[in-house]
Amino acid sequence: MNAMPMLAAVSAPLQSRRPPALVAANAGIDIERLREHVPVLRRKIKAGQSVYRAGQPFHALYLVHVGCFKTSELSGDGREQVTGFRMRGDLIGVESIGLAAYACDAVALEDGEVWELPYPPVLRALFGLPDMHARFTAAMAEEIRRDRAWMLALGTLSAEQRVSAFLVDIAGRCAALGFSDRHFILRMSRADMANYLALKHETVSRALSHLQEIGCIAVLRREIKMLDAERIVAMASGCASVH
Amino acid sequence: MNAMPMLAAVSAPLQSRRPPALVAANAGIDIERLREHVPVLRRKIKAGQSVYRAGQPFHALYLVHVGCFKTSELSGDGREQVTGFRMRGDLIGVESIGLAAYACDAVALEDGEVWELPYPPVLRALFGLPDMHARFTAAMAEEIRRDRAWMLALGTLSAEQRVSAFLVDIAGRCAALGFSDRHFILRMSRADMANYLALKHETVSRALSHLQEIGCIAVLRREIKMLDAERIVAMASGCASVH
DNA sequence: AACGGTGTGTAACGGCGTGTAACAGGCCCC
DNA sequence: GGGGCCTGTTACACGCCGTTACACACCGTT
Repeated sequence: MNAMPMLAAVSAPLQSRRPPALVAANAGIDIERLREHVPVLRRKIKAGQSVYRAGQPFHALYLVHVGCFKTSELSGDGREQVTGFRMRGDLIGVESIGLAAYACDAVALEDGEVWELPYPPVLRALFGLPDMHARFTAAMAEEIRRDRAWMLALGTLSAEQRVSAFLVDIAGRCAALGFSDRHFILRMSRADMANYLALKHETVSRALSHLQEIGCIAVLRREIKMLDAERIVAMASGCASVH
Repeated sequence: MNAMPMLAAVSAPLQSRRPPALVAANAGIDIERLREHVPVLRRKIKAGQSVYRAGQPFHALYLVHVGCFKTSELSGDGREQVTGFRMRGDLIGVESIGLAAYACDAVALEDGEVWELPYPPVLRALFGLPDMHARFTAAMAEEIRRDRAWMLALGTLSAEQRVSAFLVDIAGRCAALGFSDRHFILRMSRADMANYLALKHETVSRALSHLQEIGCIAVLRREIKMLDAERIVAMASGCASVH
């Protein structure tokens, strides 16, 4: 009942290839170029600590450099909704632009590092560089499209399909970062996944178990190995010819 | 079993107060000011017709002037997800910025009119005006926050709570437009509402019937009268002391 | 008036996902 | 090593909501 042997190769560090130059994943915002014009503070964040919290004065955007972070929306009465997981190259804080305070929480899932981009100087610098403003706008549009794609998945897919879609999404982002898209480590807990997918953590567990049972994936706690990626993609796309 | 008498007053047209100046609801984008600098085409749309469809070449943003529109995300295999309802002052098309083609559909729910803002000239004009670029960015951030708020509601609320939250949202937007927030007409079908809320139209029917049964609202087809707005807000906020 | 199509309301049934619980394993601290 | 805590897995009963079906109101057309 244990997938240990199948996952033996996964235990090795995933950083087999050198990560690509740090460019915001959402659009072609070249931070290296930006750094020539504005001061960029490197800030280390420990697992569980927050980059910012809802209600704190908004003063900077952050670019994820190392680690994985979750952003979560909070309601007045204690409800929480994870709105996304941010990895290397992702820009966080854009949702709070135009406000006096951050609108959501950003918490580190593991030890990591973000680059702090103080908002007024950075935005002015961005706007001064050719093309940068358009790229920044495009990055925000991409953020909207991400959310909309999530809505489509959440509104139309079943529990198991959502989990499949989530795995496909993570795999794609790992590939974009130069990692393997066939075996990777989920940086978030089952509870965080479940919250993001609008499910309960038991349901996520069951779905992963079932995907393993039918031979699509191999699971060992947070390690995932895609055995039949094609079928997972098919399931995530709604073509549920399951079992 | 019919709410007719309660809704007698609602039959009168809702345009009791003069609508406010047309300013994009999401941020302070002053279109009147913009019109002095760029050509704005007024385009009439009949009920059921689309402003744009996914896949068509992206060439313009649209500002809703009259009517109500729905935007919906489409998947390759026929799934559809309504991502929002757009009313007077709302800007649509921003999600497609940076793409060659529109990423979603925008369909009129009733006869209406949009102002077409050809993308390259308008954006350049926007960026030339002081503060406009920042406001435009803020409008996009607001769009992201709307989506995130929807995620929070969809991920954490039950069917009836979602319907309540939807009514509260619509009421708030009606109020912002100078209409009554106590009685209004839903411009969309039960099916569109249901899709937006990730429910089935029967469930929406049930929820509305129940809300009427417990005295929170009066319903006559698409006409809604808020009888106990406070309780509806409470339900929409998760404090479900229903029945 | 008769007709069909669309949108809506109601009811019964059943299934997916939830709630609850118990248990196993890993990790930290004592 | 032992205890406590957290995470993850599995089992089982329940309930919300989806599914299906049907009836009705409304509208334009014939």
